[in-house]
Amino acid sequence: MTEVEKQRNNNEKRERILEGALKAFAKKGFYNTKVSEIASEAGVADGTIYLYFKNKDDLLISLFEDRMEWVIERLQAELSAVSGDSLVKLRAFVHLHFLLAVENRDLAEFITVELRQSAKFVKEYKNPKFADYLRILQGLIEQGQAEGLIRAELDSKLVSRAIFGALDEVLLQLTLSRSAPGDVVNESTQISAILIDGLITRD
Amino acid sequence: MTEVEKQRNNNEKRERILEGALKAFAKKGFYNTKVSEIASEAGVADGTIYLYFKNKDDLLISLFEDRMEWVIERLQAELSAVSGDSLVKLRAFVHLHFLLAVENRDLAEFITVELRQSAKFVKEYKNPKFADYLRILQGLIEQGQAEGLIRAELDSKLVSRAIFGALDEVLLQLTLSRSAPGDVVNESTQISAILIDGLITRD
Amino acid sequence: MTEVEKQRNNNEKRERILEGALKAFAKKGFYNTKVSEIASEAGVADGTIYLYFKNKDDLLISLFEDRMEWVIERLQAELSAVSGDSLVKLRAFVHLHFLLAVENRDLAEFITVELRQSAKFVKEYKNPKFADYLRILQGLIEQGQAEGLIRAELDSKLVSRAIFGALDEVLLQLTLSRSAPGDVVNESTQISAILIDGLITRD
Amino acid sequence: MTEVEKQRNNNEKRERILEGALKAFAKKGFYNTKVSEIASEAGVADGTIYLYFKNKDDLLISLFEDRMEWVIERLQAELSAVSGDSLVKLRAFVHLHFLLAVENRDLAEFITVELRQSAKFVKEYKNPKFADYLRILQGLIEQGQAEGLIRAELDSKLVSRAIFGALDEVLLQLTLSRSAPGDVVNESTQISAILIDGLITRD
DNA sequence: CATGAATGAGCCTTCATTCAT
DNA sequence: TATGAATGAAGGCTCATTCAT
Repeated sequence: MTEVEKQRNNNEKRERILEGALKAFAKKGFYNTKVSEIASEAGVADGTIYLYFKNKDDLLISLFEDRMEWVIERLQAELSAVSGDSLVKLRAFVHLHFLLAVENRDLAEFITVELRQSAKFVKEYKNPKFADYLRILQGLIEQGQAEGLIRAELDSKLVSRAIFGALDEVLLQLTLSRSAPGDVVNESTQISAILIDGLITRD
Repeated sequence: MTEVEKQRNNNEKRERILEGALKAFAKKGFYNTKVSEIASEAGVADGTIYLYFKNKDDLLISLFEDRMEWVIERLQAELSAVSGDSLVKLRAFVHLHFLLAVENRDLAEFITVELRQSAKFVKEYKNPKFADYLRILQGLIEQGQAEGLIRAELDSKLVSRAIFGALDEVLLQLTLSRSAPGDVVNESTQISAILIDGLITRD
Repeated sequence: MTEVEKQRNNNEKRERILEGALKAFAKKGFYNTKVSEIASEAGVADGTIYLYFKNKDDLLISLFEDRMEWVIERLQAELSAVSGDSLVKLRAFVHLHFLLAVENRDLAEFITVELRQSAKFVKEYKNPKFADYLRILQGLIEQGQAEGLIRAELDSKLVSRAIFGALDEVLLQLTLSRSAPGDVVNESTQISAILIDGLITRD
Repeated sequence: MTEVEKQRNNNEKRERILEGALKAFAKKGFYNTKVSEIASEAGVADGTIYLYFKNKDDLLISLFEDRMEWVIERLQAELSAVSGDSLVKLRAFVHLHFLLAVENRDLAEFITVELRQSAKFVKEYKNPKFADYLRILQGLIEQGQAEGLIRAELDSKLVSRAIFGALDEVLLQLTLSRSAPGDVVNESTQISAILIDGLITRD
């Protein structure tokens, strides 16, 4: 096996472990998942996990890092393909958020449920990748304000938090009820409508 | 000791345990909190907890039930004192949500972080009290739609979820950063503004 | 159960664990002994051990402390009953050393084999009780020097070490071969003969 | 590579592993030393160790065998160069014991601490090389008895044990305190003085 | 022969829960 | 009811050993 092949093999094993962890965490939650279950899911021995991750906490953190990075890359790639003003992009963002979640059910379940715990209780972990995600959203808001399309008096940080919260909670419900992914377009449209135009009736 | 005094004594002890659990869960999370820590916080023996609660899961559920019930009562009392149309009430709801959280910091930390886990992993628990809370919000939306103030085409259930999500996420950030409670008015106002009027600039 | 009885009960349990550990360590050595084996030997549950000792290391250290203390007490009691000059006392010391070992076979096996390891590798443990033991011996030497019976030019600390080493090694052989305890008098006498006649001042 | 070179290469690798093990065992003890640490110290892969030794126990035993053999060779070489009666040789033996230890600090630390454990717990290992070492000492005693210089009534086996114990314990203290090797002459002289003057026949 | 990634048996320790008092 | 000492199942992690390359 050449060095290149070895590296690929290693990455494949690491990825298998991450995928096994994702599946297990999504189904039973971090604290209810045994390391041995992850190993079994990944098709490796228990000890092998510790060749790639320092401990169970590190596995959780690495999973966040890795998957959020992937999400952000996809999001930015798709967003950059969207032409239009910031409102158009915001609608696209909302849509993509749901779309990615529906396409990656385990990931969505994992993040909606575990993100908060880990942010608070996994020691010294500040979840920088999640911050990056929020920053993209915040960037869109600020772009809208610069374009004069979004009200300048709003705190862009607060707004991005609120939007993420709305999306996240709706998604949580979606994953909990394990409803068909068909409604996503409807839900995405409605959320965008509320956010952009508000709840009130216009004449 | 009369029967009445006994009952009160029991309720007091039960309440002490719940309060201890709340404090501990808020600080360290459900899974990182030991039953013995709760007992110590409550000033009772470890075994005593099992006279009032079936097990640790039951304690978590009971805490949700009890505190959500209290929240709902306060919310309904305050809301019923608000005169005005549904939009006024919605603004009041948002404001009260934040206010209650700021006044009950531990409770807010507990709910924002533990609600999702418990909903998903504590077996067979559907969190009916939280459903009640959402239903109040949903009721306000539907009232607004009936009054013609809120767009009829919106799914009231979806909307209430989204609103709760927005509030919850902002609150989470607030409690995580342990910022001063002074900004709550500002935050509440901004969130209401977005929800009701939307993000876009009006002329 | 009264407080006094409780205390006694606790001490009994602690003692049972120490005795179980002693037996197990003597037979298989510290590193080859499982905590569960100690528990089983002591007739308690595994977890019970951790109510009385911080961890396995602490159990080892506590065992040293406790048993050495007992040995020192017995030694001092017996020595104080010996009337005669320092050479008589030294002979008594040697004799007692062997006698105690023969009467407490497990203890002897434990100390001869584990003392060195623990002194070196159990972190930050300086084995003060063993130092006390050596100091008694050193005291006898110095008394002999003061009385003019033992050569003044000898380093009392070095001498006490050497004597202890001689006794300890002979004892080790004794316990390893599990020979009958009958020879102890002979061995003790020979060792004393070698030591004493080498120590005395010449005219 | 010729057969001879191969053999030398193998022996060199085997020796490197032994040396690595010695260093590691001296510093952390047998049970606290990982095979991987030995491999790293020796500059070989973990698996390589198992090409030269059956397992970790075998490595320990082989280390004893190898180093004791070397010690015995040196000792005998030096002793055979000593001319004089058995008492002169005994003094030389004591001196050499300390000298070798000071010149091979790791070896001294290793033997003083690990010899007893291994003798007792490494299954079915009787440490023949150590027995050889003792036999040299015993031979000197018996020679002295034959020459009429050492009291005939003493058990030469017991005496050799006692002498070894005295030397070993003093050495242990020396290595534990990591004192300067300068005192060795003094210590050696004192120990010899005690031992010899106690052993000789009186006129 | 040499490598070192992979294995998985094994063990210390924790902690929710029980129960004799 | 209340206690808290005792329990023992369970799980994270280590590390000696193996084996495909």
